[in-house]
Amino acid sequence: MPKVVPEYKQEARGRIVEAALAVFSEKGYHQTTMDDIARKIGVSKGALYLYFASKEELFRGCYETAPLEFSKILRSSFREGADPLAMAGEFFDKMQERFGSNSGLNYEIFAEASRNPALRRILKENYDEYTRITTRFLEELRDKGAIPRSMEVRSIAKALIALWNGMETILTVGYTPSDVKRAWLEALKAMFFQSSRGPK
Amino acid sequence: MPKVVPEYKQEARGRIVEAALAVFSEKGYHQTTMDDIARKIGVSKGALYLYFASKEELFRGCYETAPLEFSKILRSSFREGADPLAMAGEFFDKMQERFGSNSGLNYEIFAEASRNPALRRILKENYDEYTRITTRFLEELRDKGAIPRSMEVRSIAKALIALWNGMETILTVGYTPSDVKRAWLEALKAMFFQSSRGPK
Amino acid sequence: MPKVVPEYKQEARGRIVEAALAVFSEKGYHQTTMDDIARKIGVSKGALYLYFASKEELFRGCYETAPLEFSKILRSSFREGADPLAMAGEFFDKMQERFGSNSGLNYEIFAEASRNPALRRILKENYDEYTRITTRFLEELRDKGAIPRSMEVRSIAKALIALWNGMETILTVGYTPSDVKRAWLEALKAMFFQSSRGPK
Amino acid sequence: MPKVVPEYKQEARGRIVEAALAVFSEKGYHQTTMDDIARKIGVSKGALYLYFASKEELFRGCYETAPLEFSKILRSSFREGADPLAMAGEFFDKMQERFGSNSGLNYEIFAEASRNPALRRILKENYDEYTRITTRFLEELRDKGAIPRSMEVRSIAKALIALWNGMETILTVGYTPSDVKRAWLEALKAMFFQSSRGPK
DNA sequence: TATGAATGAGTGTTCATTCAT
DNA sequence: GATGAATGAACACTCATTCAT
Repeated sequence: MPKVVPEYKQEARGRIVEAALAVFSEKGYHQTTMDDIARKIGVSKGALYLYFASKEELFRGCYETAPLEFSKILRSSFREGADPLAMAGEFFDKMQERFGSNSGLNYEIFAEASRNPALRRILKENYDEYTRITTRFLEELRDKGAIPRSMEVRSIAKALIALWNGMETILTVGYTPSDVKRAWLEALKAMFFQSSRGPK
Repeated sequence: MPKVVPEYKQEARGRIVEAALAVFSEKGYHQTTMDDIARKIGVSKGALYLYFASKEELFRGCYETAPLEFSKILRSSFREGADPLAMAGEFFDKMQERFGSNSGLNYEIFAEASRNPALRRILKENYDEYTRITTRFLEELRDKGAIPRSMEVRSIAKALIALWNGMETILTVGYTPSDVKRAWLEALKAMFFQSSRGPK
Repeated sequence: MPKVVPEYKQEARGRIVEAALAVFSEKGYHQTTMDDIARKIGVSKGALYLYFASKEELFRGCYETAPLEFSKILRSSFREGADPLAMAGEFFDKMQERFGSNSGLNYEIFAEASRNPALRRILKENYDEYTRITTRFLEELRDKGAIPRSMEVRSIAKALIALWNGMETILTVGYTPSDVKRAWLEALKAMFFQSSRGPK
Repeated sequence: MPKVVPEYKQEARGRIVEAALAVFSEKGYHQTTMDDIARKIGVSKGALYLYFASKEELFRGCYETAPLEFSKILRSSFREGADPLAMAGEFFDKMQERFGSNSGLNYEIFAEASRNPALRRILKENYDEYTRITTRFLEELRDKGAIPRSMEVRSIAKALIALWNGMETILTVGYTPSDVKRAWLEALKAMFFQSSRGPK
C-alpha cells in the first residue's frame, strides 16, 4: 500500500463495490445494510462513506460496471467466422457463469428504473449499445448471406436482446439452465437457420 | 348474530389487494407503507391486519391474481384460425394496456423470487401453465402446416414466453412501445413466417 | 381519556412540549436526544413523531408559547396607577420565577435566529409586540406627567426591552439575582425618577 | 535539530482560532465540523489535534480572546473629557463593526455557560472587568459633577453592561442598527443627561 | 510536524405491528 | 369489525477522534 497512490481510492472503491454486489445480490438492496457490506470486507461502516456518499450511490456503483462486462462477453462470444449457434451457446454459458447469481439485483435495478428516469436513461444507453453491437453482427451475417436479406436487422437485434433478458427471467422462475439453453438455441435456430420453411 | 357474510371477507380482501396493487406498482414494495394502502381505500392501518397477517402476505395476495389474467389474455388473443401475426399484435396491445403500469412491481416479484423458493415455486407453476397454453397453440399451427414440422414446440414455447418477458424489459428501459412492438412482430415473423430462407 | 376528544392531540402536544422544554433547558438542544424527551414522559420515541415531524419542529413548538407568557407577565406586572418601581420589581421576580431556568434554551434560540431568517421574523414579531405594550405603558406615564414629556417613548421602550434582556445575560454569567435586581431598579430609577439632575 | 520556534506553536494556534472563530460564527458550534475549520486554513483535520485536544478546547480558545478586544474598545471609546454621548455612539459603531457578525457564536457561549460552571466563571471574570472599567468611568463623571451624586454607580455600571448586551439581542432579532443605536443613545440620555426631571 | 484513512459510538427518523377502546 | 395511538426495533448517516505512515 504505497503512500502516493491516487489509484488507491479506485482500488478501495472497487473492493467495496465487489462486496456490495455480492451482498445486494444475495439479500436484495433493501434487506442489505451498510453494516453488512462493511463487515463483508472487514471495515467499519464509516469507511464506506469515504468512498460513496450514500447507500444509493453505492448501489449505482454496482450497476455501472455490469454493462461493460456484458458488452465484453457479447463481443467476445460472437467472433467473426465461427458457427453462430455454437457462439450463442458459448455466450449463454459465459453469461450464466458471470451473472447467474446476480439476477435478483438485476430485477431491483429494473424496478428502480421503472420509477427513476435518471436510471432509466443510463440503462437505455447501455441497451442502445447492446443493440448496436448486435445489429452490426447481424449485418455481417446478412452481408455474408448467412441470414435472409429481408430481415429488419435493427428490430431483430432488439428482439434478441429482449429474448436474452427473457431467458434470464425464466431461469429465475425455476427452469433449469439446460432447458433454458435449449429454448435459447431453438429460438435462434428458428429465427435464422431453419432451412425448410412453412408450406407452399 | 348470524355471520351472514363469509364472502364479505373475500370482498374486503379484494378491495385491499386492488389498492395494494395500485400503490405497490406506483411506489414499489419497500417504498409503500401500510398506511399508504389503508389511506387509498379510506380505512385504518389496523384494518388491513384483519385480512392479511403482514405486509408480505398482502404482497403475496397481489401476485396471486395477475397470472390468471395473463392466461386469459393469452388465450383470448390467440384464437384458432385467425392470422397469427395479427393476433400477436393484439396480444401486445392488450398486455400493454392491462399491465403496462405494473412493470415495476413485476420486477420486484422476480427479485423476491430469486431469493424465495416458495415464491419461485408459485411462479414456476404459472409459467408452466403459460408454456402449456403456448405449446398447444403451436402444435395446432404445426399440425395445420402453418409452421415447420421440425420445430421443437416446447422449447419454442418457452422461448416465446421469454421473448415476451424480454419485451417488457426493453419497454422499461425506455424503448417506445411502437419500437418494441415492431421488434416483437419481426421476431415472430422471423421465427415462423419467413418464406425464403438463407442460401442452400 | 375519552375517545371523542380532538383536544387530546393538543393535550399530548402540550405534554411533549413541556417535557422538551425541560430537557432542552437542562441539556441544551443539541445534547438532548429525542429519547431523552420521550423517556421524560414515559413514552416511546416514536410517539413523539406522532405529534411533531422532527426534532426541530418540536424545538419550534417550545418557543412558540413562551412569548405569550412574557406578554402576560408584562401586562400583569404593570397595572395602571401602581408605583412603577414596585411594579418593575414584581416583574423581575415573576420573570425570574417563570423563566429563570430556561435561559440556556433562550440563547440557543437567539443563536439559531442569527442564522435563520424565518425564526428571526417570528422573534421580531414578538419583540414588536413587547415594544408596543411597553410603549403604551410609557405613554400613559408620560400623559400623567409621571415621566418627562421630552422622552422619545418608542426608543425608550426598545431600550427597556433590551435592558431586560441584558439583565438575563448578566444573571447567566453569574451575578446574583439580588445584585441584578438592584441594577435593574437603579437603572429604571435613573431613567425615569431621578428628581434632582446634574448640576446647573 | 534545534527547536527554534516555541512561538511557532502560538502562531499556529492563533491561525486556527481565527479560522475556527470565523466558521463557528457563520455556522454555529454544532454545525461546524473539525473538517470545516481545517479546510478553512488548508490543513488536515489531524493537524488541529496537534494544537487543541478537542473541539471543545478549540471552542474555548475562541472565547478567550474576545473579551480583551471588548475591553479595548470600551476603554478606547470612553476617553476622558470627550462628550459622553458622542463616545457612546462611537462605541456602538466600533462594537458593531467588530462583533456584528459574531453574535450567533456569542449566544452559544452563553448557552454553554448556563450549563457549564467553569465557563461561567470565566465569563464572570470578564464581566467583572467590564463592570470595573465602566464603574471607574462613571465615578469620574460623577466626580466632575456630570452625573448626579446620588447614583449608585456600581449598579448603574452593571445596568449599562446589561443594556449593551440587550442591544445586541434586539439587533439579532431584526431591529435595524440605526433604530437600535437611537434606543441606545436615548436610554443613556435618559439615565444621565435629562435636564428637566419628573413633574413639578 | 503533518496527513488522511479509518473508526465506531451516537442519533434522528421510519414503519410494520399491536392492542385498548 | 374497526380504529389509531403507541411501540420499538432497525438503519442510514455523521463526525470527533485516532494513528500508521
